[in-house]
Amino acid sequence: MATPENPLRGLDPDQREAVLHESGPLLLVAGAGSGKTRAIVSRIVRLVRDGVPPDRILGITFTNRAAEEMRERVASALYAGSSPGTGEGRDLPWLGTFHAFGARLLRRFGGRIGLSPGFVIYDARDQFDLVRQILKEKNVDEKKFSASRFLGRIERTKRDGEGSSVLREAGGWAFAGKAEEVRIAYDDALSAAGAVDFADLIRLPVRLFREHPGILEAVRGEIRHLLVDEFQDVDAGQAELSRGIGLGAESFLAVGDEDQSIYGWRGGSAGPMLSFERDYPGGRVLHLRTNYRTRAAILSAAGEVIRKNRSRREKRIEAAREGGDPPVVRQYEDSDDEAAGVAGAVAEQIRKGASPSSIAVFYRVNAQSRPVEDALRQAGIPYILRGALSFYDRAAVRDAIACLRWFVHPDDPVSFARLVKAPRRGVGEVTLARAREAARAAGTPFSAELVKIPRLAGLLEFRDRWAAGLPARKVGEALHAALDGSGYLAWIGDGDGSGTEERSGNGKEDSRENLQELLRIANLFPGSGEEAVCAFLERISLSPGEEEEGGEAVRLMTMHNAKGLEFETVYLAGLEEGLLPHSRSADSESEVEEERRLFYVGLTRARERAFLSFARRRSLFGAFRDTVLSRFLTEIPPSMVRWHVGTSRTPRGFARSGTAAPWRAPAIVPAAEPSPARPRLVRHPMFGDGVVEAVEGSGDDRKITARFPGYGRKKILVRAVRMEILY
DNA sequence: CACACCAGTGTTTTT
DNA sequence: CACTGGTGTG
Ligand SMILES: Nc1ncnc2c1ncn2[C@@H]1O[C@H](COP(=O)(O)OP(=O)(O)OP(=O)(O)O)[C@@H](O)[C@H]1O
Repeated sequence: MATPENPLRGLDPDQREAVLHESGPLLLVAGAGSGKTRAIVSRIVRLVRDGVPPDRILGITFTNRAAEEMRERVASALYAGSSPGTGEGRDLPWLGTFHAFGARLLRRFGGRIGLSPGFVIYDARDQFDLVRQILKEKNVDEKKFSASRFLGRIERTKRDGEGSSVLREAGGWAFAGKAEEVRIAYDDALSAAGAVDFADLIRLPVRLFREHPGILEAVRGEIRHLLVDEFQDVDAGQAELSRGIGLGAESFLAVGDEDQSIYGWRGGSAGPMLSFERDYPGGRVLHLRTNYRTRAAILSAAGEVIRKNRSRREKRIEAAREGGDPPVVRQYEDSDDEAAGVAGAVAEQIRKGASPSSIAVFYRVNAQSRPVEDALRQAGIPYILRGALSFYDRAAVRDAIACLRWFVHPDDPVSFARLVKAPRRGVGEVTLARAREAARAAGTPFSAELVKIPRLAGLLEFRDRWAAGLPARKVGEALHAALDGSGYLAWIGDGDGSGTEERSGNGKEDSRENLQELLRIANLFPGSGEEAVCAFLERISLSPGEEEEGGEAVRLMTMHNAKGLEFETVYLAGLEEGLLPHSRSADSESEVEEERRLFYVGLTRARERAFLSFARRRSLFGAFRDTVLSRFLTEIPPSMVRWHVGTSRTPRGFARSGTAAPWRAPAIVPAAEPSPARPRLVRHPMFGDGVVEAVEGSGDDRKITARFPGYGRKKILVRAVRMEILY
């Protein structure tokens, strides 16, 4: 193992070309599982081997986790054999997301646009709190226009520039006018607080490059080789950053697959891939044509579905791994039944020797994880959730972070607003609002106003002492001291079990545990002083909850989260109209196409087996509704899929027994298009063609809920209107 | 200003 | 159904 691996090993000729590519821009276009990411890793290794100093290389990934994985792969290829475990100080290229890279640029150069290097990064919750605060100050009725609606618009505007939102928003002038006002107040509040949001992490570096050519030159001087993964989902700003750096670099490799562009709702677009040769004069485009991951039987089914997208260039891809079992479709009674069925099938795979971590369950929305979690837990199968519902969203953890954040950054009113509420210290909304207003009016920092509030004297004094002692403190110590001095630890009960055991009980108990966990994480964080604390806070804002490795556990995640991963066996649950495609993404053809890509991404994560399922009834807001199976299921040619929809009821006893009780394979129904028991597509005399989302009642009382492009969702009493059933 | 309770409310997807 | 924010009272 002491001999470093040849970076060209395990690559096909096309990949090799990308890896050996000498100079200039190169776009690698290829379907799922064709080894694009491997090509990036190998290229980085090759560059370093050829003597390029690692810090001249910048690699952009879509998630922090992907960056971490890439870092490991590069490190092990480069330094395998040479004293393992000490990888820390190793020379490795900088790998991370556009946002993390943007943050890094802003820490260095932000001063040029008036940003202090210690800026805070607001996450979704902070943004939300801030917008609500502004709405309150401006007397905007949230019932009429919700904070999230404002926030959505603010983000779009910040991302795509002004004008873009106006066109897309159907809210009328009243909203448009207010929205602009709120947006400006929001941005003012951010800069007053010395804070940035996620959009800023892209937008401000773009501005830096545009307005300060010297900075762009400096960055170009450093980054000689740029590599960007998942290029099909970059937003306009990210494309501009790529271009700014890429054009000045010795080489630029972008890789992507248009069919996996699934973040359009966030501004992501495959546009920059399509216009690559125009944007990068002298740029070349290279294709990979072999899928090394997915069995032919699954890949061809996925391929047939994705072909239904009209706005798409056909590309050829061949499965290196022939044969295999076609995807299996299973029908269940309801979501619990489905979850139990999935758990049963998972148990069966494990019993046959599969490793739990080689199995994944994908769904469209996070809420779907719940029944699946319950069923897995009952069956005694270990699992971990990947993505959302993070540890860092827990109230106590947010409190603690807000506390630490305010301690290093006393001008941040959003953090302070949390801190001042826990524990209560006789200062409320009114006093705070007054202080914010005074600061704004006088143009003074927020903290200067806090000094004037008598009740805060103790807290402020403590903070000064804390700040004085900070340079010598490690992150964990600094956090602990802040929590202690702010009274938070005492308020929550410091968990020594001594004295005051609250009877309100488990809420505080949980909080204490979460706090312990946070302290543990903070203690592991390297470095000391303000810089380390800021780095810690930044890490938490940019990649919350990515430390859990998971070990031997089944992976549960949304299809969005599944991007870039691979598993032996995948389960796609909840394949129903309204869920996939999601009812809120079914208005336009382009939205439906993105949903179709999501399905494609999910299916192409599988190496060996894919199980697709839907429930006939699903509860929404507590009430059960009948469902209609996803159109994407019926788009798979019948010969390429196995419909097991007959007796797929889970033996009820299974879950309770907790062991791998007999799981009867459902009867195999000959491959055939299921005749829809209920209508899927209807034509209404007024609303036109609509996709049926649910059917209730029967006979004369039958009501159909359908979504009509341009009209939205309508519930129609069948007997009341002459409606044609198209399918 | 703090706390308790109740009603209304809402579900995409995430850096 | 589960949550959270608003409301009313001490
Ligand atoms: N030349 C090759 N020969 C054999 N296996 C390969 C080769 N290149 C890549 N692989 C394997 O194929 C699988 C897919 O590779 P990789 O993840 O790099 O593909 P990708 O194009 O990035 O996929 P996706 O776009 O679907 O995320 C991995 O298991 C990888 O190890």
